[in-house]
Amino acid sequence: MSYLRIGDLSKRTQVNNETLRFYETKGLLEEPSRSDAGYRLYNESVVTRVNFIVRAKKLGFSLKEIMELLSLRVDRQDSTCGDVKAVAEKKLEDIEEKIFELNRMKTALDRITLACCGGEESAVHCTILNALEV
Amino acid sequence: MSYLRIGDLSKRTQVNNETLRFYETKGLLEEPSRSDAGYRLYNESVVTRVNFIVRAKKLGFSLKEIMELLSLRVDRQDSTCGDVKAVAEKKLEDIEEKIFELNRMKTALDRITLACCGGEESAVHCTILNALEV
DNA sequence: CTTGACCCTGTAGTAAACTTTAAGGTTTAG
DNA sequence: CTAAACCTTAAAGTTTACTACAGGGTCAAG
Repeated sequence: MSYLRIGDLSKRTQVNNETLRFYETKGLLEEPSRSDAGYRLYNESVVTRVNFIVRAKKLGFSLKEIMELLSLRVDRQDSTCGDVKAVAEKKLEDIEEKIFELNRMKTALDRITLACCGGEESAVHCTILNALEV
Repeated sequence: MSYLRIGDLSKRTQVNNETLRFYETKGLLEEPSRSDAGYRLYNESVVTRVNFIVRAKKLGFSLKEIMELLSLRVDRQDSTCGDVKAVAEKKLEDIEEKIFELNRMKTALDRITLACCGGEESAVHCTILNALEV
């Protein structure tokens, strides 16, 4: 099990060095161990963590919210199972709302691609807003 | 059918005046008609448009992407049905990927709230990353 | 006929999330 | 052993998306 240097982690995750260091200052990534020369040495598990951050960002979560998601854990001294459950359930609500809205949008886009491209005179109604309203 | 002034639109959508004017400069909202005094006069349909912008933003779409979604329409001179279909299908892919990722995250959170809070010794594994990996 | 709640434009300021630059030290391939 | 390709920190700059401010005009109620 060899360590990854920041450049290796960057290549593996497609997130650049500066951004990785930036995430460290923001607390999204733990401070890794260092080589004698002071180089950051990451272990494999950080790849998963960085990939999670990237995916969550694409879903519209802010770095602060991602922090909250990442720090959801039952094994910390300062949080009980109940605390974790409460936070997780709040996040679940957010996620379910996002899924609901995305499905609405998906339906609208489906309508545009499938229905609106049929006739000639119906084309005037073919905007995402019109498709959403139905 | 009376017109809405910017303050009315702001109250209806919970988006403040400055932001509405900002969206106008960015092309997300069309330039509305004006009163003799130069006040913006919106019609009802703008409410839907603003609400769409707000929802799309929560889903992680940038203003530029929202522009693309809003300008998807078959009735413009410069776009054919095929163009619209191509753009809509690209957006559909984005949306389906988002839904997929959200479902993954939802499953992970469900695991945290339901499974992990059972026993005592299993608690060390109860992070979102561990829950996602399974 | 004035006071307060609106509206206007233009410009400047802010916060989040990077991204670049400067000025250096380290590692590795030839 | 040296040159390219790494790495370090600290600080400044950029982009996106607002948000506030300055300095003014409009309008309806009392």
